[in-house]
Amino acid sequence: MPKTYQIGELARQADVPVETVRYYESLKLLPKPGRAANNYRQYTQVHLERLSFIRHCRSLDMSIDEIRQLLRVRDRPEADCAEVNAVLDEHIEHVGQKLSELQRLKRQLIALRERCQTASRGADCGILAGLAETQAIGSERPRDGHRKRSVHRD
Amino acid sequence: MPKTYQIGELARQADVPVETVRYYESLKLLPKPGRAANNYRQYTQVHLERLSFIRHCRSLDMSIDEIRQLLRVRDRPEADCAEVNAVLDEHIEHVGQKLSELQRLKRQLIALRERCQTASRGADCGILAGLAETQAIGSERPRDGHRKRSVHRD
DNA sequence: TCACACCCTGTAGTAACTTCAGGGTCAAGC
DNA sequence: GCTTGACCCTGAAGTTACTACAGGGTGTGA
Repeated sequence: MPKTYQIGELARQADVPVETVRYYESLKLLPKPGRAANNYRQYTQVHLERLSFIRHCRSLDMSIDEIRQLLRVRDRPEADCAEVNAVLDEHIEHVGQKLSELQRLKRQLIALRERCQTASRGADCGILAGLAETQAIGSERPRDGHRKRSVHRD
Repeated sequence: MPKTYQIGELARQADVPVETVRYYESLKLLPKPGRAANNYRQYTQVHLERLSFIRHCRSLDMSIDEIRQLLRVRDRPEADCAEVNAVLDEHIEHVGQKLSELQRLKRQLIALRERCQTASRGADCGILAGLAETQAIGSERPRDGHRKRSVHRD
């Protein structure tokens, strides 16, 4: 008999909260495990590996939908992995975009911060004045590239 | 009589969707405007300036709660603006943290991507193999500093 | 009178979880 | 036998900052 795990042990091994495991099951990322006589979930090594895979992808900030695509390839090993490359390339680009957005943002914030070095009266605060100016300081508005679509539950 | 705006015009001037204006009202970021005989909202220049302030803060990726703090200072101009500085400093640090997290992330993704340059069979794909490894590649897990608390609606 | 653009309220959906309420199960200790 | 505590269960609601939608009213030009 292969070793089985209760949800708590599985969760510890994969370093995930227990609720998240159940959540992934509801999203069908994890297959429904067997149940013991007391209705507790019974997981196997296969579940643990799949869960680790998912968490690793999440730690790389992939969306659930991206992970779904990777799992699909993973589930039929004969298929070629061009799709994997595509997912990853796209994801790398998203991250790159976000990165430059954040860099711009930080420059703006620092410029703003320099307008009030002393704790002066609010009325004279250069920061509040700067924020009130209708023109944004370094300007353009990017706001949220990389939106994703619905995550269906049962 | 000072000029008044309907919600649509206010929204155009501040470059915000109309729904967002109503949403801000529900959060009490914007005071309730007067109403015309037909029950349409009637905004003034004061509303426009406050809305622009809010949008500018949002374009700097501040949270609603952070903006609330800034508005509080803005609403009593006699108060000193040390709080403004604090909010901004903290925000700058959050952004800086997120930035280095993303940089680390991108490095990891690129390293991963190099494991499969050719469209090989999924079974041999270095990327899938890499993602299956329990040890994260560059590792540590940061995941979400900078969490914020509830935004109360009416 | 019609189309059409605008306005209203209230509710639900988005991403990826987390938290909570209200239970059942099981082993150890008294 | 009973309690305590750690574990498990389900289902629903909360988190952030909106966005979208349903189902209506208002105002203006042709």
